[in-house]
Amino acid sequence: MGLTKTEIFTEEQNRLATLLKALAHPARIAILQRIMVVNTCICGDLVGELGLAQATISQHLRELKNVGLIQGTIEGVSVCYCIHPENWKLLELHFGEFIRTYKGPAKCC
Amino acid sequence: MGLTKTEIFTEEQNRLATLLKALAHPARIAILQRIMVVNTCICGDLVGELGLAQATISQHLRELKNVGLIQGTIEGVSVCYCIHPENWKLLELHFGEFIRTYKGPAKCC
DNA sequence: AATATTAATCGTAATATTGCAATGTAATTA
DNA sequence: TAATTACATTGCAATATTACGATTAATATT
Repeated sequence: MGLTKTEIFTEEQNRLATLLKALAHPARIAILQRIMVVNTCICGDLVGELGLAQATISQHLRELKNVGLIQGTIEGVSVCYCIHPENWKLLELHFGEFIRTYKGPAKCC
Repeated sequence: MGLTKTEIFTEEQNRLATLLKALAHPARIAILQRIMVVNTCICGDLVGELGLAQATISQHLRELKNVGLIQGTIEGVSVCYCIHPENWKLLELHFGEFIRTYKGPAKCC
């Protein structure tokens, strides 16, 4: 196999898993951190910052864009990427709900 | 290739990515939600709840245990799984720091 | 002791991911 | 118009993931 059985899970579970999967790579974490720090949107300097090839960075950016975590605007020759405000907030909300479902250790284990 | 270049990223980036990867599957989200709700630790009823084979559930549990998000205690024939309190809190903390690095839309894009 | 129950592990098939060189595309500059 | 710049896309090769049947290991029950 190798194919996730998405049909047996809820929309919310699948959506959260998809977003977390997009975050689940150190390069994409690094890319997002850089985008957040360099508030004025960055473009190609990521290739210089991280030690990955241009094609690889481009692929990671596409993945982040596909799930809606970032957005890109064409600025002449270069492309300006930045966080997608609404989706970012939604992720913060839903992940927060998920992780705070845990109310401390129960009487077991 | 197919091999993440972990050596070019920081400890924190790699650790967060590893934890998020463990969460980045609907089955594992569902498993964790169930463990959190059924506060008294559950064991094999996961196989009945989710529509996945026993071997598959067992594999997902191992992944969650490997990254330290859950812990398992042998209770006679069955095994009792529950959230790993400290690591769960650490994830909440570090993810929170990460996602709250974003301070709203800047003047660009 | 024989059998049943619970869960881990192994082996395998199908598919996905990671990374890069090479190439393509579109806007900019010379 | 030709060359350049900035990214995207394509096409691999290497490796990882997902799922499950079959088997194994360990404890419980009869």
